[in-house]
Amino acid sequence: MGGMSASRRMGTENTETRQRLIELTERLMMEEGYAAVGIRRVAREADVAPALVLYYFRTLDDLFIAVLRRGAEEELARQRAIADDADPLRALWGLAGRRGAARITEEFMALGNHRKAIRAEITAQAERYRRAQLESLTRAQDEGRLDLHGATPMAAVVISTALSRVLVMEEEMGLTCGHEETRTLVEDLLTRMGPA
Amino acid sequence: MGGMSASRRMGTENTETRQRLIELTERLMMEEGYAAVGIRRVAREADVAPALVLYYFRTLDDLFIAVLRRGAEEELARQRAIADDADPLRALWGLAGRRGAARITEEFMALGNHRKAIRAEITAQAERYRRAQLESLTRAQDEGRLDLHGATPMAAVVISTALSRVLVMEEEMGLTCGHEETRTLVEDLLTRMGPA
DNA sequence: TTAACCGCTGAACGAGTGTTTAACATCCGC
DNA sequence: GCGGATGTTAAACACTCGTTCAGCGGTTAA
Repeated sequence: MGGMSASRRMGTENTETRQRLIELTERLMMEEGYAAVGIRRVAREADVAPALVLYYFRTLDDLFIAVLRRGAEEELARQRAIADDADPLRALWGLAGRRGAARITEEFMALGNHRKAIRAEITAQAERYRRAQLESLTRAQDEGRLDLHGATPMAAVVISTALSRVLVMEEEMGLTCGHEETRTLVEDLLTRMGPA
Repeated sequence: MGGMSASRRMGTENTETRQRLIELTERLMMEEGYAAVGIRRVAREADVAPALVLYYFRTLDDLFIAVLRRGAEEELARQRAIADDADPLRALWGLAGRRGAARITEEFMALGNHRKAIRAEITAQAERYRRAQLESLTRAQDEGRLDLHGATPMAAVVISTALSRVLVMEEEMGLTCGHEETRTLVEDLLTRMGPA
């Protein structure tokens, strides 16, 4: 055909198969790491020809980005919801500490470290998260459900998400040294900062 | 020879080449990630036959573990040294926040997530670190160079290393949202806990 | 001088990878 | 019933990878 040379026939957005491939890739990343994900591997797992994966995602990076975007929407909704929680900071701590979330975040960070297209997407999503979390805590503070004792809401966001994530990551590796003392301290802080 | 079947001829410990391969692998992990490391890739980089890498390291995992062990000794020495620092907690914060250290730790964690031989080695080393750090802070506390305001030294170790590491990792990705507020808060805490 | 050892290599095996191209099968609108 | 779009595939290209094995050239010790 006389069109642009960069065009190859591609699948539509909302196919069931396309969705299946995304979910399957996400699972694979969590269970075996991003290095285990490949066109052929995903295709084999989905019981489908390798070419079909490229039919829906043109390139491997596109597949990764699709996985990233899909998770981002759900996650953002969860983070907006904590604004209405009775104890928003504790809710935030809990959100960042889910195994699944921590695991896939770790994989994407490692992946992003040497694939700039993906890195850009990650930072963009992460900044959306952070803004939503900040807004949640700020509102909670205004409404008296949160007393940070002088710390800024932004610092609370960064510290609680970072720390919570590291703890579950370490625990999943079997490294629990010092966690008990840390969790005790955090629990104490959360209580002091929570609603009266 | 009538020996055990599992024996293959192998190189000695303290060769110059062996050392070169280890250093080169470490650099490769930091610059391109663990996924870029492979027998052939390392060999090509060192301008050496692939078989030679296996001559020194029998398997790829052995190579990774050699890299891990080499770095561990240096790192442990550094962590013991902070016991004599005038402001040990700030020194600990600085140690965990070196780009190189954070970067290679991240790669090893991702690697360890689905290679149990390596995971075991990582957790073993990490626990050695933590014990050394704990001892440093405890001594500093006894000698009045540190006032944790009721927090345990162990919690201080876990929190400061985890947080410092996450911050540099994020910054290296280009995600700096909220870091300024966080660093301000940490700086304030470090000052309040430091020597009088 | 001979024998053992040591650092190192070339070639090969079997399997994995991303990507392209042409084509088959099935549906839907006309 | 026909034409075109859509979902899907097999086959091939041109790599990469880990691992094994036999063997080279040089040093060292008997």
